Amino acid sequence: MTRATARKAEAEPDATVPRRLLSVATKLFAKKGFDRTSVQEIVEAAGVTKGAMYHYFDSKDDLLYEIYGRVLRAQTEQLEKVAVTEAPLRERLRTASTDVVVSTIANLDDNKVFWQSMHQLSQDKQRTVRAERRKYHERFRGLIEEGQRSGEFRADKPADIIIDFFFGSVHHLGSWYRRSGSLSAREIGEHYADLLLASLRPES
Amino acid sequence: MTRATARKAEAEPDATVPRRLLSVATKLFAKKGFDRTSVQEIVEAAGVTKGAMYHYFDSKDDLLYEIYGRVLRAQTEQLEKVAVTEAPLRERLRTASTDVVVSTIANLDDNKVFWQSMHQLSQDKQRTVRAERRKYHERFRGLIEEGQRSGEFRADKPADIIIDFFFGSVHHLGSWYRRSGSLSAREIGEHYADLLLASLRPES
DNA sequence: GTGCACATACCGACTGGTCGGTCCGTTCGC
DNA sequence: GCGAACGGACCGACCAGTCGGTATGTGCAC
Repeated sequence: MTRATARKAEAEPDATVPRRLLSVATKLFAKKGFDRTSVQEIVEAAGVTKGAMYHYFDSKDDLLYEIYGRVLRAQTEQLEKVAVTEAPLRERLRTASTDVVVSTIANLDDNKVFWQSMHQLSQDKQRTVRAERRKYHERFRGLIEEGQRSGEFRADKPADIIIDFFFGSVHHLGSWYRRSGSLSAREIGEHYADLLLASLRPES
Repeated sequence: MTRATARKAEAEPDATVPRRLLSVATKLFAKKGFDRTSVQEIVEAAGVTKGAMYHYFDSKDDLLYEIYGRVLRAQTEQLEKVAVTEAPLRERLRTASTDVVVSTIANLDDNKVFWQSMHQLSQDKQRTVRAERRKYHERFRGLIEEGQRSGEFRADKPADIIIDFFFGSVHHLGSWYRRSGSLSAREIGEHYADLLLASLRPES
């Protein structure tokens, strides 16, 4: 990639061939699943040929792996930004959980692919992805544990369970959310954050 | 199937060929995914040949469809049993939600297959499965709406959202639960039920 | 009680088609 | 003129489903 194309790529995400490949692959994987999408379909949709694809990516697997990387980097970055602010814990958690819902819906295809096709990745790459995801969860869990120590949140439930409970809901958005629904992404995010915080209230 | 084998089949689930096929197929689909599992592998694991499989099932698709049917029938039946008892609403909901977690974990492979391979089904069969699942959710939602009308549960959140929130968590159990973990299925079920009920408490 | 008609329960070689990946060729910017 | 960025024909592997066959009952006529 030359300087010029690199600069252009930042402004227009689909301007370069590798980005366009990633973009159409995500759409196709989300719609038909990884195994049902042939490399031929991907390159045709991107307006190139196999030669181009295998020039930029090692394998079909590699394409999937890059999609995962993109999702994880974006979410981790976003969480980090919120977690370190000076806002009260409750507010930080509320913002973080609303945000993760909103960004999950904004990148619904990436997320569908993530949970539908994760197990098609090679063992090696799967391990890497899982490790990254775990790091993200641990960062999030830190917020909850902080509140449990301070007494703001109920401490009779392991933070792990809370995390799995909440992120289960978030990760399943892809299987039912439709843009045509009556609620906006932000509204759903706020509902979800409310439900999380309500379930964390100490028992009276 | 003769009388004798039919009787035996009730006691020993894997005694007949079709049941054994369903059983090994579930395991293989859960481990490797639908598309990555060849019919040849399935029949070899079941100790029969393709001829046998295509004698009992119309297609590979059909095998998957039967797995879904089994899961849905079991869960609907269980919910119905709890929903109609005379116990207080709060208890009925608690039991129903604990139960669904416990039975999801007890049949973890079925559930993994359900969410990983659902979209590999033919459009037609997918519609049928989704309709059945919707009916189940609606029955469950009925319980929540009942509590919202009576004032037992908070009414400022749509029951739909609560359902999607809770079942998202339940359906994602398959992606993280390991039998080797420190919590039993029942303990997790009780935690989940607690969290659901806590998030439903009216705001004080 | 024995032979016949028919059905159920399988077996396994084979086919038509698909797909990931390779490899050699070509174009073009610098 | 050289390397990066592609094009596209081709290969070997694999796979769902088919189909003609066999073997083991099961009911029934006589």
